[in-house]
Amino acid sequence: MSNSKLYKGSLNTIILKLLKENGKMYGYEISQKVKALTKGELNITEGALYPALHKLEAEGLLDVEVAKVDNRLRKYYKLTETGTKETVNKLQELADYIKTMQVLINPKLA
Amino acid sequence: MSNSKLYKGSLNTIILKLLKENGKMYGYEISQKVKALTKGELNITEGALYPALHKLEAEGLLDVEVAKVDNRLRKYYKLTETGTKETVNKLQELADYIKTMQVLINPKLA
DNA sequence: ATTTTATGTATAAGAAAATTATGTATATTT
DNA sequence: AAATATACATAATTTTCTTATACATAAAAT
Repeated sequence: MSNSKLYKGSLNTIILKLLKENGKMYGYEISQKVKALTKGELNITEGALYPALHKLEAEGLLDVEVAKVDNRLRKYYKLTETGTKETVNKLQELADYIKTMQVLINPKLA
Repeated sequence: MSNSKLYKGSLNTIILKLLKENGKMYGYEISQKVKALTKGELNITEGALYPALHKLEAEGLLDVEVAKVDNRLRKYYKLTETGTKETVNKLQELADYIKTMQVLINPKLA
């Protein structure tokens, strides 16, 4: 991830949400999708992305499936059952975070 | 800070915004204000708060003024001119971040 | 009276999550 | 032939936080 320090902590949520939307994706595809959706504003770096995917897999939230396309390796990730549940939690947390920040930034809403 | 990993990176923005609203505040006051505004949801820990204040001061964004009230020490912080400008930037960054996340989480908005 | 809670600041050790810099390899475009 | 795109990976470092500890005074509770 790059650009803003504010993105810290939200990478896992982004990954899980994209996998929920799209069924299965591989790492490079995720980074390109994020770049496209944000019109280039948000670039996930490999140094952040791949360790994050490995950790989510180790935690049992993702399943991996290796494929060879055009003689190049791809690792497709998809949500496990646990991962699907955790995605719901993470999205709720993000919604709560945004609400909280809006209260702090715009006290009239408090 | 405590509660959610998502808050990482937003502490400085919170501090600057509160100082912009309230003119001058001391550390303990900031932590209590945040707790009140968020109805106890967000507790800024001293281990995060004081180093952050020191760093903002070192960067020239805050001025400090020591006072003694009821025989206890207080350090009042207020925005410098540079700090005021940086506050505007940080708030814009936060607004952009929220917009970006909403696009990623709700792709229909893209 | 004494203990606990609240007020007030500070720092050190460690963990988490990113950036930056490399490294490897193949395919496509210029 | 060289540069760019595709595709994954990891190590070193930095940033930012949590947890734990430390000191000190005031107010509230037992």
